[in-house]
Amino acid sequence: MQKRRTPRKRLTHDERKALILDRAAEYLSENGFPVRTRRLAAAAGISQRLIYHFFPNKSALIDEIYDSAIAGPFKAIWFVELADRSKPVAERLRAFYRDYYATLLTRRWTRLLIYSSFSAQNMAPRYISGIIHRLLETIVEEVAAERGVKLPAEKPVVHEIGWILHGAVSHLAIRRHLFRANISVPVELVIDAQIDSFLAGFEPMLSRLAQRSAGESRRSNGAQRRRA
Amino acid sequence: MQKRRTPRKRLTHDERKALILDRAAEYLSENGFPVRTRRLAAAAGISQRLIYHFFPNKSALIDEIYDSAIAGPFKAIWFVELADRSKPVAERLRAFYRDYYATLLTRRWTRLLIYSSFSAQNMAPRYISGIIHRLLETIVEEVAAERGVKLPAEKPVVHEIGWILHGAVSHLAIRRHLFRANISVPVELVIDAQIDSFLAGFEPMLSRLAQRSAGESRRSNGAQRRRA
DNA sequence: GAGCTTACTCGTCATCTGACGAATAAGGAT
DNA sequence: ATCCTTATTCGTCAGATGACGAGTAAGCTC
Repeated sequence: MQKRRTPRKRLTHDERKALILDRAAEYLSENGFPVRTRRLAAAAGISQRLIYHFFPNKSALIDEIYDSAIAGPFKAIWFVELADRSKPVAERLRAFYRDYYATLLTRRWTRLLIYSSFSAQNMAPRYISGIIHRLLETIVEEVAAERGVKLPAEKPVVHEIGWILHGAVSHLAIRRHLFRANISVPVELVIDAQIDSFLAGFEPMLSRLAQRSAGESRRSNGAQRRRA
Repeated sequence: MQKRRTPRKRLTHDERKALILDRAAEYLSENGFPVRTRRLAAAAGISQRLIYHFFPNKSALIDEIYDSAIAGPFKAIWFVELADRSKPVAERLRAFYRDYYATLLTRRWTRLLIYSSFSAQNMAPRYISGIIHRLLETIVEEVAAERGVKLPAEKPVVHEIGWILHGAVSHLAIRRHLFRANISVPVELVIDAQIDSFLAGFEPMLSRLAQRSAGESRRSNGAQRRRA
């Protein structure tokens, strides 16, 4: 016997790399903490050495996981559908957030994004400024357009309005996937309620935030200054 | 020369232990990932060996950090103040969430709680079922009492109502401390707007969720079953 | 079926990590 | 001053970790 190596299917470069990335993303999102190449390899069903055939080092692998697993699954159609004024905005929001929650706010995605926030390659700022801000603007503008109300000129104020709903939905995913909460109320119902609440509170919230549009910009508490 | 040891102030057992816990909590919340006892000791200004004089192993240290830094800072008075019906509930909510955000939703606390969610000793479930659920019930009941409306009998439904506001505020802290977002709108104003939105949407949301009180309990999507 | 590319594994190395035995000295008690 | 408790450090060890040189064979091409 001896010299018995583990038989392994031989895949093409791209197939194997994609497979490693997928298994590694799964492993990373579930286990987290010390990412050990040996365990990662075991989870991917390959030898540890093979990782270094595809990635120069561990950090490069993790970078690729983030790039493919975080920005990837966002659907561009969402922007189109949200801006389709042939339907009432309430209906568009319901359709969007159900899909967003089911498609994007998965266990893997949610955990990876937050996990990355503890590392040097924090993906959240990029994701937020690159995609979410535009999403929030779209949503808030669509509601305002249907109501015939005028929005504050400052983008940060518009974003905060959108965050009220988007933050509530996102936090629902965090509770479920990170805090491991059992959400016993059907999720669609919760999301609908969050949207109802957002829409009903739209004008009151707007007038509260409008008081600032005329006011000054500095009043922040504690450590936050700078930028807009 | 030689045998020159680093001069170090000699503290009492409890003083030193408290100091280590504090520095370690700071280190853990800022750095995260691989918690290395040597770096931790360096951050605390002590030798690595001394950690093992106070804690049997690394995991015991981390457990103590979580216990002291997460459950500790919650103020019991908050329950009393929130239930003080001599003031309008809107005012109570504003006072509470400003204090909650400033006192509890700090950088250290927020990051530690979420960090712990990736480890075996996930603190969030305990914190939520031990404290937050009671908090949510108080808040929702106070609003309902002032409005003279009746709440659904099921606790999970009441919790979801409370989470709409609590989740939005919590997510604000996550954005700030984890995603490193610059919140350029003054935080008090954002919180006020979130409260306005919540209060304005209270009844619509309630009637949306009430439709379930009579309905069935199973309709969940995907992986969630079990418990209530 | 011979040859060749390259996907894949074995074995190994320097370094780091958690843990701890043993020595040292600060500072209170007498 | 002397003693004694114990807070504190030094030095070290076994095991784990990231990285990679060198080899092996799967499966295409001709």
